[in-house]
Amino acid sequence: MVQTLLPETEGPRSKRALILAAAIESFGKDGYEHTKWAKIADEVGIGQTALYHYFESKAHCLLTIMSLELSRSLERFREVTADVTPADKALEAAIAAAYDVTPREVLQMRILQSHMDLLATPRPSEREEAERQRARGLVREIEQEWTGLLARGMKAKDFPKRDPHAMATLVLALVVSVWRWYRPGGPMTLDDVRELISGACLRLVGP
Amino acid sequence: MVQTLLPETEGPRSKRALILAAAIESFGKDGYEHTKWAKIADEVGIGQTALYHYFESKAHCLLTIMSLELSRSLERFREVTADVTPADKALEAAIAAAYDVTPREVLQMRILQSHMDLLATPRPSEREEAERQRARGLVREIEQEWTGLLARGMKAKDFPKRDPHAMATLVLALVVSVWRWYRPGGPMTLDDVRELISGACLRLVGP
DNA sequence: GCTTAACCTGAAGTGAGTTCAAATCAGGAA
DNA sequence: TTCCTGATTTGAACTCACTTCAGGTTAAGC
Repeated sequence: MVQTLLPETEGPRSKRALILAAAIESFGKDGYEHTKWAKIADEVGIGQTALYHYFESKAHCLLTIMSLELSRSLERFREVTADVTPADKALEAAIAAAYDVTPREVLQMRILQSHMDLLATPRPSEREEAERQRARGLVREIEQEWTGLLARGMKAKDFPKRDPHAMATLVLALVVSVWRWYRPGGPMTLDDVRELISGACLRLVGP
Repeated sequence: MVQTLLPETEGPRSKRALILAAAIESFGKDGYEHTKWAKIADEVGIGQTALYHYFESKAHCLLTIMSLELSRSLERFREVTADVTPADKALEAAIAAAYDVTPREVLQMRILQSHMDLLATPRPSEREEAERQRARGLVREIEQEWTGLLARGMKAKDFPKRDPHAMATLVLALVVSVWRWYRPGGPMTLDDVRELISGACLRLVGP
């Protein structure tokens, strides 16, 4: 549950993973602006100031969460689409993977979705800016992956020929738009969502 | 230029419209969190405190901008789709209207898009909460309009029969997703956008 | 010209996020 | 064991936007 949040070299008594877990929970459920940074410290059982040992700022923590989820999504996309043909099968696999997520990952996608615009403008401090650039790079890579998938499909005549980058933008928009309204326990299950979006995207890129 | 921002009964020396104009400019270009409330006061040529004569808070101003744009969008949708048949023509008209906007309205759409999640949670003060409810109501009305359009189209066999509400959500997601990346003077014109999204939506709701 | 409400202001208050200087703790070297 | 070092933590103080307060100015309309 917590191990997945251990990214680099961590001391054995590091609370970094706990902080990330608590932050994902609060940022995702109550919203980033609405959650007090001090509350995260309370939940982890440390003073507010100790947070700054792990993250340069509240925003830096947010950016880290975003990078983490982008990285995971990219890797998963590559796993499930590698060597899959025809392209419509690969597209379906990518979409299925997008909705094959844990409750925590749902929260992370919601956080990501809600704060994409943060990636547009430079950050004041060096560490934050570095994390922003990392996230931007991952976004670009993900866009390239979807574009590549569609381009391959067009070349192989699985899809009609159109601007693959524009189409990737639209497909991606549809796929991520879900996180705006999806709620666990709501009227639609993730499987319903997969079916809905899968059909929609195939029609979108189809004839 | 400014008259369109005069909503209700305004004294002749009211600076409300000027404040809204300056806020739309800054919130849209620099982002809401990133723009200092005091800077708006400077630009309008009043002290910071005078802002509170017109808006209860920075957030109240933001909510007002959102309601204003939602209201405009809804009215415009109704204008251009009234009595238009067949449904695919009405759909095209609605999409064309969505991208027939002034530069200021582009900014307002960007603001709206970036802060939709603000409408999800209650506001602390009464006036803010009232504005939030107004915005929520308008969102619901807009969703109902698109749903209605699609439902009519399905009934008339212009579109294949599917869940009209789900399809409306997807079409709307596609239409508004544009404001995340569209920039005036960028590689695509609004006319290019209209064509791209129009085609995409027709395929989405089609067979 | 006077009244009244609209409009405006400087000074002070608030609260979340952040910085600082210093203390504690745990694991490895001597 | 004892000492050393870096990781971890802390309380107190600071900053900066946003906001409130208590009262002053202005102009529209009678």
